[in-house]
Amino acid sequence: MDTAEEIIKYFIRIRERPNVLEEYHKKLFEGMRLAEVHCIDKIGSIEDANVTKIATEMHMTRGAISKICKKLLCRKLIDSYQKPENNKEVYFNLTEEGKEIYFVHKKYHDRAIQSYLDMLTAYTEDEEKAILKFLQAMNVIYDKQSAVFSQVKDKEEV
Amino acid sequence: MDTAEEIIKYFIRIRERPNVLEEYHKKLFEGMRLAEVHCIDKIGSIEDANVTKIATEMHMTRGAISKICKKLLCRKLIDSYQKPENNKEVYFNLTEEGKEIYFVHKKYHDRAIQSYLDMLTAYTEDEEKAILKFLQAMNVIYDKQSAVFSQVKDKEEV
DNA sequence: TCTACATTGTTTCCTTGGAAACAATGAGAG
DNA sequence: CTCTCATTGTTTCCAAGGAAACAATGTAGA
Repeated sequence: MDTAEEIIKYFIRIRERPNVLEEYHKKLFEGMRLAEVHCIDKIGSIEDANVTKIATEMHMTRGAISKICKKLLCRKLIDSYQKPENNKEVYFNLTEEGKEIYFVHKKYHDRAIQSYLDMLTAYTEDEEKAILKFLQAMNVIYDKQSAVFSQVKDKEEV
Repeated sequence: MDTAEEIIKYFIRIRERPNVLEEYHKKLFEGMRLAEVHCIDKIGSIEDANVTKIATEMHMTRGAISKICKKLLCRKLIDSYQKPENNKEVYFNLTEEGKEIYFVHKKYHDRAIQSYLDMLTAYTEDEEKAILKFLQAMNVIYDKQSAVFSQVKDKEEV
């Protein structure tokens, strides 16, 4: 197996790895579902977060996010508010309790990012450039595949 | 943002991308769920595939795979068989109809792999080595996180 | 050999999340 | 201004899959 083939092999392995890790600790820590913590994270970081924006960022449907936010509201982890000039859109804020979870999550997240950065110090600038170029290229390929998929879907809907 | 940080950004983006693509065409083509096609692929490629082996490879529970195989058996896409020396384990084979799906899937899969390989021809051998080293290192980090997660889980079960 | 334990596959119960229909509101064209 | 269409958020319905209990079988140690 040459280097290119091995790259593909490891790349696919990474894609296939379940999400179980990285953030899952917090599910255990606070008895919350991964998606709920993730949602809190988005509400904490997006300006005037609403259902639609969160759904887009989390690659989930508005329906799913709507349900999660409802749950978070019940548990008083978030608050909702509206703007005087718009009666349709509903925005979310973290409550004090929500912020606690936000920061615990952030701590773990930052720690994970740092471990990646530490690992990357072993590479030269040229190597880093190559890695980055590769990752960007893979994203472009996925975008293209996504576009093809959308076309197929559109045809079906006709 | 320096190169290392950008690498992490794109890496996370790739991890977060939904699976929607790459194989999803076939769901449309043959009216089958992604996991079902994936399962057929494993049965076609694993020697004496059984529920446990498939579950491990697909990062799913035995229960889930058991149900999928039951469905595939009903639809006559796979056959089951046993060995004389073991009354417990049940193995699966593809039927002729199952093999058709297997090869259609394989065609798309190989085409995707080829597009990755084509993209990689633009890199020097040294660059490829760096990319590979990075992907392997990321896998190691994930393994470590996995191990930590298992420990936490074990503690809970006590 | 017999007994405890491990492993396999299955089933039941439950939660998550998608699809899609819906109501409410906003925006834009005439 | 009004009508149409787009957008937002919600809800209902349903399927997929995990957790866990279970039965059946295999295995290893006394």
